[in-house]
Amino acid sequence: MAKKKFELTEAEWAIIEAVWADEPCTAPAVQEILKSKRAWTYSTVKTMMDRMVTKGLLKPERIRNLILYRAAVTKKQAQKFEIMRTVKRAFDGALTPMMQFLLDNDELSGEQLSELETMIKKKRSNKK
Amino acid sequence: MAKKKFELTEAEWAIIEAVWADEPCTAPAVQEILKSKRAWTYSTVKTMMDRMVTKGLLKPERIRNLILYRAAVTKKQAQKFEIMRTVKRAFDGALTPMMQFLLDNDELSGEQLSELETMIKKKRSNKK
DNA sequence: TTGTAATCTTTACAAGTGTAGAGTAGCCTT
DNA sequence: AAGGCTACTCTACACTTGTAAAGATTACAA
Repeated sequence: MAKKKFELTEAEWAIIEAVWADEPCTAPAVQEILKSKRAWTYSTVKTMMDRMVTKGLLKPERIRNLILYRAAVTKKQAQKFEIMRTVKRAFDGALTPMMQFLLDNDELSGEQLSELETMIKKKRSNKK
Repeated sequence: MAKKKFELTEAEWAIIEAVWADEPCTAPAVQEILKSKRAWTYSTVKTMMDRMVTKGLLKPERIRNLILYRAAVTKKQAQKFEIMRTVKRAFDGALTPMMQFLLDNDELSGEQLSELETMIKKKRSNKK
């Protein structure tokens, strides 16, 4: 067991988003940033951040009597992991069916659809 | 708090997939189905299934001395929830960026890309 | 009628997660 | 030097999740 490198819980997502936005930053700063979204006390935030350090999600750096945190994973990595988890769990690992599901299910506007179409075209020409 | 109706953990996904496939079914049957994938004892499976009943994910029906379980949520609902969770957590609720991410990141073959293109075209014409 | 197989019920427990209080240490100001 | 502010450390606790053993029940077969 050593693979879960990028797995983030709901709460951890909130924290790391704040860190990404303000890196490097202290725990009090993160609490401040999140204050409007989450009613977390300093203790709560700090505890979670320290646990995230243990998990290898954040890296701490001690400066005098302060601790600065940085993300140890990029947003891209976390996003990818999140998507892959969904694909694996709910779509048997197959991306195309998931995409199809999205197309069928969600109210993507015509506009969004053309946007996607354009993206795909571009992608395909890049490919050749 | 009453919204998490469709939230499934990893283990719960395994269980409910078996139930979907064999509905209505007993706990021993589910254990049997999963035997190749998960080394769960009967106790483990039963405990999880009963918890899922409590959560409203499965519905039990007692027949004589047996209990038959049925899924209380459809696969579609669960899939949608799973995707929406990812979109919310990792993409700030916006679907298009998530799609874009998929296009950019994952080795979709040229073939898969055309497949998608076709789907989108169809979708768009349906829309008009 | 009694053993046996199948199934259910009860109880447990460790790890992980969300949440936080209380106490401590360093530094700045008066 | 003492008080106060700020940030840190330590400890805790309830709930959820994964995992399962042990015991009770029931029904059928011999």
